[in-house]
Amino acid sequence: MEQATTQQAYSLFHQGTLALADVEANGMRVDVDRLDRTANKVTARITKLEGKLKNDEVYQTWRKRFGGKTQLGSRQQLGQVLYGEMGFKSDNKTKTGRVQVNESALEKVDHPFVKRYLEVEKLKKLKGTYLNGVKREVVDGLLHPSFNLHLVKTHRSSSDSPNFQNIPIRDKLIGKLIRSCFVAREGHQLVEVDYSALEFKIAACWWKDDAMVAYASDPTLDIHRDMAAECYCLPVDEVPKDVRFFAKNQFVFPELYGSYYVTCARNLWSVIESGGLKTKEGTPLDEHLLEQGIEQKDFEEHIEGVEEAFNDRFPTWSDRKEKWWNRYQRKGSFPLMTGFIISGVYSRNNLMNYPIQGPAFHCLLWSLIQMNRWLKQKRMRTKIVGQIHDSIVADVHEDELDDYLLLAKQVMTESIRKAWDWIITPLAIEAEVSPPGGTWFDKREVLL
DNA sequence: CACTGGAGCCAC
DNA sequence: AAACGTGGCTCCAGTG
Repeated sequence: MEQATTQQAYSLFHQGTLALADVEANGMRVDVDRLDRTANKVTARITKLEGKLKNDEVYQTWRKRFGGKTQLGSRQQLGQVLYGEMGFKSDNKTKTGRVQVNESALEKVDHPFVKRYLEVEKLKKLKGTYLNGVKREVVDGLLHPSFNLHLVKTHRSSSDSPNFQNIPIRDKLIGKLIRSCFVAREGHQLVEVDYSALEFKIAACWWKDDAMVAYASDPTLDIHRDMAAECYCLPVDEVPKDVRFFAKNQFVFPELYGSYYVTCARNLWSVIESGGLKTKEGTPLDEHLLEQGIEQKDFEEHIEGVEEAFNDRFPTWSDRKEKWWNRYQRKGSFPLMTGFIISGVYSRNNLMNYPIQGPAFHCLLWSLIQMNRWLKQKRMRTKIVGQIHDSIVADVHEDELDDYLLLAKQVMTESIRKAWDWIITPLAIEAEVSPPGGTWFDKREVLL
C-alpha cells in the first residue's frame, strides 16, 4: 500500500496494527473435542450421501462419459452429464463462456440426484473450508486468525489463516455446526457488538444528502424496509424480514454502488422463488404482484420506476455522484473522509464504493483501538478476539459484562463522533451475548 | 511436482 | 457508456 496519506490516516493504521496484533495474540477459544466430533459426523454423512449418489443411474451415465477421470467434485463434468447427455437445458454462461453449474443453475434441474448433490457440496464446503481450516490452525485450544490492514484496495481489513470474517451464519444448520465449536474462556461469555446499518450511515455522511441523512438519523425510518415495500408493492408496515433483507442486497446497495434497474429487477425477481418470499399473509410474492397488476414481463419496467423514485428521493446524491466521478477523471486521485488518499486507475463503480466501504470500517477500527486500550489500562480480564468489518467479537468475563457493554456504547456511538466531525449522523450499536458456558452460535441479542 | 486461473461459495 | 463493491479458501483443469 504505497499511497500518499495524511498523518491521521497513518496514525489510525499504526495504532490499528498494534491493536489487531493484540487481538491476534488473544485468540478465540475453540472446543477442539466438539470440532473433532462434528468433523467425524459430517464426514460420515458425506460418505453416506456420496454412496447413494454412486448408486444413482445418473452416476452410471457419468462413469460412461468420463471413465477413470470421473470426479464427483467436478462441476464441469456434472454440467456435461446433465446438459450434454441427459438433455436438461442450461441458460446461463460464466464470464468465459462456459456453462454455469452453480447452485442457482442446479436448483432448476428437477432430479433427486442433483438435489442430493447440492446437499453433499454444502457439507463438503463446511468440512473442507471451515472444520478443517479451524482444526489446522488451532493451537492449545486457541485460534489466532490474522487480521490484515495492508491488503485491501478500499482500506478495509481482511483476515486469513483461517479467514475469521466469513464463518457461515445464514444457513442455520451449517452455521450451528461450525459456530458451536467456538466458545468463551472459563467464566467468560462471547459478546459480539456491531454497528447498525453502518454503510448506509456512512453513505449519508459522504454524500451529505439531506434526505439520506434524515433516513440514517431517524431510527423509525428504514430505507431497506421502504424500498422493499416499493419493489414488491407491499404496505411499509407489512414487509417481512427476509423481504427487507433481499431489497437491501438486491436493490439499495446495488443502486448506491452503481448497479441499475435491469440487473436489480432480474435479481429481485429470481429471489422470489429461491428465497421462497411470501407476504405476511403467506401469498407468494409473484402471485401478490400479479394481484397488483404486475406480471413477470412488467417487473423490469416497474423497478425502473422504483429506481427513478429512488433517485428523486435522494436528489443531492444523484447530482453529486456524477460530479464526484468527473472530479476523479480530472485529478486521477481522491481522498477518503478518514484521510487516506487513493490514486490510480479506478472504475466509476469503484468511485461510488470506496469512499463508503473504507471509512465505514475505519469507524470500527477506531473503536476497537480505544476499547482495546481501555481494557488493557484497566487490567480487565475481557479480551477482544476478533473483528468482522462492522463488528467486534470479545471474550468477556462474566463480572465485566456490564462494563464492557457500557464501554462499547460509549466509544462506538459517542467518543467517535467527538473525534471525527465528518460523522453527521447518529451511530447505533447492537449487542449479542452467549450464555455462560454457551457457544458463538448461542449468542442472543441483549438490550443496551 | 509446482504453479496458475477459473468457478464456486462463504462473509460483510 | 455501462451496469453493486471488498475479501479468502477449495477444488478442478491445465501448463511446464
